Amino acid sequence: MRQTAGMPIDAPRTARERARAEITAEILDTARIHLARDGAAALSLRAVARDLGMVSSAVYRYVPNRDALLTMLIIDAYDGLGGAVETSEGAVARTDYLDRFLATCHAVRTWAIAHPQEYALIYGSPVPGYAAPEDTIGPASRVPVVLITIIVDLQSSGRAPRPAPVDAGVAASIAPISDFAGGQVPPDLLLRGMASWSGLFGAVSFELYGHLHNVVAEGTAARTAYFDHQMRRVAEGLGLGSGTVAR
Amino acid sequence: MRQTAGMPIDAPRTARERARAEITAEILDTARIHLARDGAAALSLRAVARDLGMVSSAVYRYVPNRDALLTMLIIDAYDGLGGAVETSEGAVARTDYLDRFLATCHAVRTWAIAHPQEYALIYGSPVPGYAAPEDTIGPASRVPVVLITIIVDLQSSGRAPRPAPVDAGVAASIAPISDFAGGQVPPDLLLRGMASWSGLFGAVSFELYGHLHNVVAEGTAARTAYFDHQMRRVAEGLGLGSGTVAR
DNA sequence: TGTACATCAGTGAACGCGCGTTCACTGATGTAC
DNA sequence: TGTACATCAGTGAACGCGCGTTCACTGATGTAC
Repeated sequence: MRQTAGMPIDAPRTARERARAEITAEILDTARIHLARDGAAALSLRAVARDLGMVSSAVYRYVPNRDALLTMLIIDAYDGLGGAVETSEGAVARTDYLDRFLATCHAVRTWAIAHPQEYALIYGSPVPGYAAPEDTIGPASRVPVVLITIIVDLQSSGRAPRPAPVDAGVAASIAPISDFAGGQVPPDLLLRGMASWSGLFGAVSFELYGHLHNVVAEGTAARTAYFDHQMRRVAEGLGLGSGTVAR
Repeated sequence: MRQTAGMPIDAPRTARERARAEITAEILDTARIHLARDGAAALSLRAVARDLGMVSSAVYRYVPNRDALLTMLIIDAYDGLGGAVETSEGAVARTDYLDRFLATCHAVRTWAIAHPQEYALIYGSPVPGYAAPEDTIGPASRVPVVLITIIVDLQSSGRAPRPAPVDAGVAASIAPISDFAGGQVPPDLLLRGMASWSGLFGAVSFELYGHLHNVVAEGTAARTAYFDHQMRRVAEGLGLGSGTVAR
């Protein structure tokens, strides 16, 4: 988007191209700050322009419209979360499947707490009047890919529990993700992975959106202990547990 | 709010009072329609007034401001969901704990699919610039109360699995809900209940917000089969399962 | 039962705000010969 | 290397929109004597 079509991937050379890249980056940075402060619904091209000392119409040289800016921020958020998760999970020894899963969970939660509005942008209720384009699919799948990879690795290690048989209708319902996994992973494992996926995001969303108010004590320590416990329970359901959940 | 302070609870008697009650209801109904169509962020007092053939300032006779209208709609949504869940769950024989749980899950999902914007209003990302008052706490707890009651009933039936011991820090983290339950329910069971709660809403939110796109096949049959399977798995973790999850 | 006064519903104009987007224009930067 | 032309960044005004909320006012309904 910030490269002229047909250009090779190398850095911009002329002063104009350098300036264009820099200002585009500044617009994105400022938009990110506004998003973090006021949320996606309140994101305004005029306010971004104002902050950059530009006249509002000038940003149209860099961004076609508000929706495109939102799309950039969404991709940005998916990539930010995806990168954080991949780094955390990647630092764990490949055969410690439970720890890889827990690292993934905690990385998601930590990132979400640090970037609540960006989290809401990608995992909250859809922004009214905005339709996500296909460009977001790749970045959006980074976290699920990590989760599925843990399952697949566990399976190929031979240490996975025998996959349970699954009702044909249920197996058929997950055909899309089955195909994505190359048909190699038994449906039971995929279903476990997806259960962990929605359990993880359910827990994070509940905490972030205030539904633990009057339920779990406030404060980092209590909230982290609670979350860790619940994710260990989810791991049990994955066949990743090391005996009992309580520790 | 629609009763003069100090009035007894009986129905309005004078023509004025009857008219006031009716018009307040009409405003709420129209607001509900707008909410369902355009979402909470776009809810506008002017638009509601327009639809009712009133001048915009006239609604201020009935509703103090936009936030108050949102609060009414939030309470309304919690009550709508709570009522639907209580009805479904209440129709199941008291000792069929698994079926009571599954009825709860399916009732939540069915209601959410029928009322996506209302669901988003209460379980999606918070409406920007709106702070929920304390009035919503009661209606908001109807669903969790149903879930916890199933757990408590199961426990007192003697058919519950032996509650596992729970780390002291984790037990302390759920002090608020423990106190709410009168300290009678072992922490392990409360934690299981809450895991089911966030697992349930995680699954519904994922489906509603489009995160099953390219993952689970489109269509009611596939989606329902998938959801049912995953909720049975969650029930397993609750100690509610009847052996194996696959069916 | 009839009249005088108080209460309330609804009007219409206004204030002040912010938004996305377009368009004709100026002046600076880059390019081709 | 120097000049003529093309490209692009940024300006400023404007269009058209919608919003929440306030306020002085009219006219209808209810209440007290």
